[in-house]
Amino acid sequence: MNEEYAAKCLAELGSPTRLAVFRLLVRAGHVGMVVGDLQRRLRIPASTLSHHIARLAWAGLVEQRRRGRSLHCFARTDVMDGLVTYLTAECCAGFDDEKTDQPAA
Amino acid sequence: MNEEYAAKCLAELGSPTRLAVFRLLVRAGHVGMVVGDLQRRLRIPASTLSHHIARLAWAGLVEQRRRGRSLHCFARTDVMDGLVTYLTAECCAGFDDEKTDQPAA
DNA sequence: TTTATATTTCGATATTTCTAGAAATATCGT
DNA sequence: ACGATATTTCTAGAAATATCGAAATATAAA
Repeated sequence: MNEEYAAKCLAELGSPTRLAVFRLLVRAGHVGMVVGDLQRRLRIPASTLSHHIARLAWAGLVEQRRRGRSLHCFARTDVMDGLVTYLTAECCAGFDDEKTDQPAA
Repeated sequence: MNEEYAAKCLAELGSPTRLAVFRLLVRAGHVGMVVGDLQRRLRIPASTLSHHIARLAWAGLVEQRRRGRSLHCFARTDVMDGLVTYLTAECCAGFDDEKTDQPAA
């Protein structure tokens, strides 16, 4: 995970619809969900949903595998874990003055 | 932190420029950085930078306080912590089959 | 009170993104 | 081959966003 890729993932997750899709897929675990499931769940037109899933897949956050007529979608939780690790290391506290202050000066 | 606000924060952090601003501010801790510091560091026009800082502030991720002619900027690491906690709980593994599987079935 | 500094607001343009209907594609069952 | 199902691609208008120069604002210093 680097800054550029982190920004890409954040941007793709930063849409209410896409975040909802991703959450549903995370909860579905490695069983995944087919696009139609997601559509019935989210009540949005197929083309719109397809667009959002494509963006998540483009960012590497979602994987799709065709099985018969259906496309199974899975959340790449390993990528998400990498993102969270990156954010924790680079964007959370830890550069605070407790660290940089001279102790007992 | 709820889904809607999480999406907002993610969207605002999902710009390379804004993520860079936020990282710099995190590293600056509670000392913060003035806008001019950020500008010299990132080499982008003042108006563009101002726009991005305003968005981060609008999302609550950055706080600004005027001191004299300068505007000091601070990263709201507490908000960031909340976001990371949310992502960990809602978007990372944990709904996986290790959990839902029958143990020793 | 004039001048310098720091930053924002305005305005204009270029680009991206969102949304969703219509058409196309892929796969299956018959 | 045909019809049904599942999903994507195409297309386009509307809305949002990015960029940056110029002008405006706020504060301090001389």
